[in-house]
Amino acid sequence: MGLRERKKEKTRLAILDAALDLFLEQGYDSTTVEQIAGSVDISPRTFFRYFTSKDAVAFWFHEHGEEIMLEVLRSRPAGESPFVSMTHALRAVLRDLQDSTPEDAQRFLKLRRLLDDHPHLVGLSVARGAETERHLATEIAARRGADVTTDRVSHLVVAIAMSSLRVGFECPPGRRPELSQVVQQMEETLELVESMMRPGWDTGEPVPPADRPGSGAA
Amino acid sequence: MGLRERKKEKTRLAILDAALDLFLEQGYDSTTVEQIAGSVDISPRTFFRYFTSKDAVAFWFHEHGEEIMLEVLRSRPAGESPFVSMTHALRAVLRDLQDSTPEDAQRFLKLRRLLDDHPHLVGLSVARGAETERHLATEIAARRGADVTTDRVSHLVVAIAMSSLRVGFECPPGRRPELSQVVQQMEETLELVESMMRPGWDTGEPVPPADRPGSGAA
DNA sequence: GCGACTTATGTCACAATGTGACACGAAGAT
DNA sequence: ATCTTCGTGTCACATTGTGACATAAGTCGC
Repeated sequence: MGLRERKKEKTRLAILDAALDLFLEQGYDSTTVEQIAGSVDISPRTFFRYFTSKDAVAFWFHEHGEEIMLEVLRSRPAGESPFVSMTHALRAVLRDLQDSTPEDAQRFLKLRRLLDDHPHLVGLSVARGAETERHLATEIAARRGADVTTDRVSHLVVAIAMSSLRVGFECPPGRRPELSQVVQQMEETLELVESMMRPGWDTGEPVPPADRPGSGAA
Repeated sequence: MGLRERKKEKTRLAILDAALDLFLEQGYDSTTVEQIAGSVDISPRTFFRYFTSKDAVAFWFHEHGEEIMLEVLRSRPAGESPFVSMTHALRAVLRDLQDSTPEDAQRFLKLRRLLDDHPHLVGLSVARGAETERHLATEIAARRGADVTTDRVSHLVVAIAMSSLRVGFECPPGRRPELSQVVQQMEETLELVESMMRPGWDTGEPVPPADRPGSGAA
């Protein structure tokens, strides 16, 4: 890897760290791009060359996770049921998280605290997740041999899987958990979701009708 | 209702309609607040007094739906299982949609097309939905007699219910469905989700462990 | 090492979103 | 009729985000 790319990566991380610290110190809204840029001695214009927006700082983890999940998804055996494939993808993200360097772990925890303090950002992260969900759904639909534009099961598989990750990510306000605790909580939530689903729910096999409330007897 | 409030409501709807039409005509990004304001003869400043942001135009439906759902949720009998309560809340939104005036129906369909054409807005809607999900989860947790900050089942109940609504909302690109078709599709998706869940999954009863893939045999 | 190229950065200019402050005029109350 | 309330317009302003261009640093072939 050349000097250029190393420098770029260094700058990127410097911006990321500076931004996270400033956000946590003085709040997200009160922190301007100018401040962030100033604290790493770059021009505001350059900030936007590294992050497409101020919000994008909070997406960094999502984008990384999406790459991993898509990669894992494509590597799973063809016959595997979609949700099982998704759980493997999710657990790959969790493993990557656990194996990350102490620096990255710190960044992750800072990001978690930031999202804790600023629900608005959770929303934006989720919004970013919607994009991710479409990519994943496309992949899943392909595996199911279905058309992603019409096959609702594919979308639901992804939506439910991502929900478990998102719910597991949250913590009681004020908590400052260790990385391993967060990972464990995400793992537990995933297991909880797995146990909630009816066997074979994601394979498109006909399932016995459940007793539904408002549907017929309104 | 006084003249003032009637005027206000009229202005609000005028802005909404003008914004939706402009967005659909020339794209969301290419449409400025100045244009919207101009086309209903108000100052841009006044636009922001009716809608907190340009994005907020796309949230109008979400906010309406959230009110309905919270209201229904609070009116459900105490013993009812959380997810069943949520399905009633969701179906109340669907009923309200079907019973809406032709004008509101048009607005809804325009909004749907807008979200179809601009995935970015779907994201923002979902972001707004994250806010909604927290409110609903609080209500659900109260019904379960659980602490919303720790009870993951509450969050999952809401997340899964909202997922079904969101997935049912989507259409193949380019489709221009009737209102009733969209509603029917949402209803079908909800039924699909109901059939996917293991009976009693939302009541916190211990469930038999399912055969999970990566958990023990990694 | 030298020259030609690629590319990251800074500067400048600018559009657009969003907000606070203040003044004016119409709606509403007594 | 008068006083109060409140919606609106105007002005000023901060902030985010982008395009264009110049410059300097990194990269590659010789």
